[in-house]
Amino acid sequence: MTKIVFYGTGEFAATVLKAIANDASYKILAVITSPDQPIGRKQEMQKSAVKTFAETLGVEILQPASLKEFDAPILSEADLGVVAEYGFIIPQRLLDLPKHKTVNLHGSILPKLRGASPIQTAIMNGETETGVTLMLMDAKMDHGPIIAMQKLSILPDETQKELFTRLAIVASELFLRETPKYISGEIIPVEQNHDGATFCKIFTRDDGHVDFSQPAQNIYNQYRAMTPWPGLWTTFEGKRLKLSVITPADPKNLSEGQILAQNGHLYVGCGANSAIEAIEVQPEGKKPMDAKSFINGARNLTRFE
RNA sequence: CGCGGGGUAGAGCAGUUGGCAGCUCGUCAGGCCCAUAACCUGAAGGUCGCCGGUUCAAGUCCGGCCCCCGCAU
Repeated sequence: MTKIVFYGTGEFAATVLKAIANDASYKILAVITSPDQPIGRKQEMQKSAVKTFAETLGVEILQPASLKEFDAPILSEADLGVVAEYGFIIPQRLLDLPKHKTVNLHGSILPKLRGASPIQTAIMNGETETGVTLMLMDAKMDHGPIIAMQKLSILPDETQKELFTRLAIVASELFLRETPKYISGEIIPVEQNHDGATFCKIFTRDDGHVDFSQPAQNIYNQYRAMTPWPGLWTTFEGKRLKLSVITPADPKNLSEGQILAQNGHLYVGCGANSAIEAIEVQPEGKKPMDAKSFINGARNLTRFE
């Protein structure tokens, strides 16, 4: 029986936590997750996906706003700390408390794509392969020695949400398969090749803004990486317009950003004489609508900015 | 009271200084055509989100309420 303290926040982390909790050879002592956040127009407090699941386990849930002064005696009782998509930097002194230290499940093939958005960035960069790395944590971000990794192909039309879901399952399997070997000493973590490291940043709303001078495939990659959040958007007649569903299209000989409405289809010109088709859009203040409806209601369809 | 957009026919929209409620599409019927998502003709379909007020007259002006959405995370 391996006693675990789990750090995590989102759906990816919740999936991993669920897999560990359902395995009889592990016992969850406590779950550390980010504090509830006010969200939405009404500023309702929302708890993390991890907290929602942890509540069903009946284990201790800790939600420190900062880890600088944080101290959890229960960490010293644990055999292993497990981190997945937690969102905070964890001080070395906490990482070292569990008997076998603390491991991290990271959504890339390290040392590539260290940082906060490995899964989205892999899609954005047009990669065809990514994976999950199980590693021992150290003081630097995604820098510690590697225990194991598993690769996974990225499908051509896959969005962030779909890839997240598949990688979470891979991460769960990887953890359950390899962790016992690490604890038993069968696997000795191997230092990363730090010279090969690449990094990724946190995405913001602005990262969903389309640049129509880019070729269609780049825009499609951006769309897949940003869906469902922060979403791909442009501006039309001075207002924000979300491109909620798009697909690459045959070239239509359009200038960059120029709109073509043809037989109920909505095409937009991109860089290098390429084009995308917008299948569903959402004007600011409106519900999402199909391209045909948008065309019917628009008075002066010219171009997207 | 965080900021902002909006609720008008099945869908998306317009409606100017209050004066018979319109457009594009869809639906139905008929026509044209080898044929069609194309074209022509015609038809059905709206208590203009809800309640109250002003007015001879309110989608439009005033007050209140409900609902949807964008930003901010």
